[in-house]
Amino acid sequence: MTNDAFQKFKDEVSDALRYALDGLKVDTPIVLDKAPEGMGDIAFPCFPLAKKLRKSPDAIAKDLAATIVPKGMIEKVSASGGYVNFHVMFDVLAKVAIDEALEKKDKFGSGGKKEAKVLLEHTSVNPTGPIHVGRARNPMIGDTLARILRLAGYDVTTEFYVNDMGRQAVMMAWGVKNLSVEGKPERERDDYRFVLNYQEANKRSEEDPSVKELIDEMLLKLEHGDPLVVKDVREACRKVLSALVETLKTINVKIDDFTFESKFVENKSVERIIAKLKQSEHTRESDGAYYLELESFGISGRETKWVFTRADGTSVYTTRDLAYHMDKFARSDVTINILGEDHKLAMQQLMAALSIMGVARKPEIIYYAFVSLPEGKMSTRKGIVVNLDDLIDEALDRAYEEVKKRRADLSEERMREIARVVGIGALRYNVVRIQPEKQIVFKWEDALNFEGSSAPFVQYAHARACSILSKAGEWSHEFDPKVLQNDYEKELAKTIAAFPSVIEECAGHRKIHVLAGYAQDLATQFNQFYRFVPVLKADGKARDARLALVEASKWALGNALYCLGIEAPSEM
RNA sequence: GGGCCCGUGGGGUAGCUAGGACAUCCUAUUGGCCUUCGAAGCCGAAGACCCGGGUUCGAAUCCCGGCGGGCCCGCCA
Repeated sequence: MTNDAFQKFKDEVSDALRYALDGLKVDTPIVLDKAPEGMGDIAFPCFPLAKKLRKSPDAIAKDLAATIVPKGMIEKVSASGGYVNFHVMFDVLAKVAIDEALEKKDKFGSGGKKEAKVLLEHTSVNPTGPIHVGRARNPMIGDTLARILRLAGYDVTTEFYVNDMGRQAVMMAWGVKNLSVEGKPERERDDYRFVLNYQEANKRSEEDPSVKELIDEMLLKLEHGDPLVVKDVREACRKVLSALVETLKTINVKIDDFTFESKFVENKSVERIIAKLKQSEHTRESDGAYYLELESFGISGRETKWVFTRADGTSVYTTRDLAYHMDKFARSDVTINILGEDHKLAMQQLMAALSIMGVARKPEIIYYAFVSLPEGKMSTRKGIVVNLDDLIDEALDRAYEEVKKRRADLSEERMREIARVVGIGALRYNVVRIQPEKQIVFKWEDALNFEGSSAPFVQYAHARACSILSKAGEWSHEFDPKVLQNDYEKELAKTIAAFPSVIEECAGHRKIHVLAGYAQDLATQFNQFYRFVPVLKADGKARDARLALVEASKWALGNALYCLGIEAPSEM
């Protein structure tokens, strides 16, 4: 089963505590803390027990510490300030973890195979123009989570839901067909070309009621499956979509499947859902439209009703999304959505509708706050945006300047390649390192940070490890962990040993920023080790053991970066 | 009018679900380290839990009330 050495240690500590607590005849959940530096590796706080046992926490800790006999991976048990502190048997931990890393290589960190099939929907931006940085958090979060879940052992499919049904898609298709736009697109690509038609169509429709009528008419035809209209809209969407895929590819995001919203109108599943909802006791009718009264479902505000079918019998966005969710449920065990916080209410309505229909499944949702500009919110329709492509270009340019400063010895081609890996890495890291729900204001200098808490910092540690290994020549993998004796070696080995647990935690809680923090810690540990502990100049057994530690570091760093969607160069 | 999210050193950020030992890390400021494996690095200094109550032996963490910022309340998507 698991070769996760750190987890094994934690399990042994829990077992020992459980046994000791049974002896004291108390039942309490075992919550383990990380011990402060120099106090051991894992701590058990005894404060909650004080009342039950009517003794001071410190006395309880001392009693427990005296009762527990160190064995297995527990080297020492001590009591201090109301905590029982457990020290890990370092030799065993280091040996198991490093062997595991050297053996599993780019699979190091992987957990046991999970049975659950995960369907992860992310990005799903309207295909009416280029991706702007306000929404760029979505693919980065989604892709990173997918990579983490895969390493953890889940079977994951990522999916982009294409909005080819709504007003905005029609608006664009109408603009593409009927307007010739003056002015050059920013880039020679369909997303940049068509967004001009889209913006112009919006403008005309606002100014001229007859244009609005034409678009309304087209929308109605689309909803009723008029083949010509369907073809025009879908074609325009597909073209923009394939341009978006190009952009996503440059930031190492690949999406497995694309599902078109129109599919659920075509295959009548939306119709069936509408029929079913109409039968609910929560349903009301108003001028031919039907809505659910959702006040009793905790929805509040000016309006607590949710219209699910219009007076003309057509569906609305969330109703079609409901059909899509039913489809996703049928294809997966766990469905996860990455969504902007503006979708919260719609999702609440969707969840309520699921309950009303008697569906037990619910999607898991990760909401992210918008990236805004110092001057305000971004908008494709209004053309107030920083496009992701521009951010990428800027990242590449700035990274190139940095590479040129340091590595003038390399060929032009090689410098460009390193600049790409470093620049894209910096972009992704800076988005993914912070909790999705925190709003961020876009600033160039923050988005393109190459020092400190950044991708290049972690990549640099990886490159250093590779550099040592390439100079090492022959060495024996049969190392003796006992020779790893100083604190730099020990702390580094312990951090490496924690990697599988970190992956498990990130996957289980769907928390990707924790991995970014771990990568930063690991790189710091490695850099300290690198500074203070000579590897190539060490002798015999120490050299072998340190080389093993360096190689294990390389895999842990590289795999952490891979999960973050960041490439790990061997030189930079 | 109502709902949800966020508020931690000058700036950014972790910790908050399961309250506990001197609150994490980065940046900017400041003082050091390239004659030993790559200075995109390392070592040191200074600096923070929005405000007010409450619960508790103990609150950044839980509860109530404010204040500030964001998102939302469409027969749009």
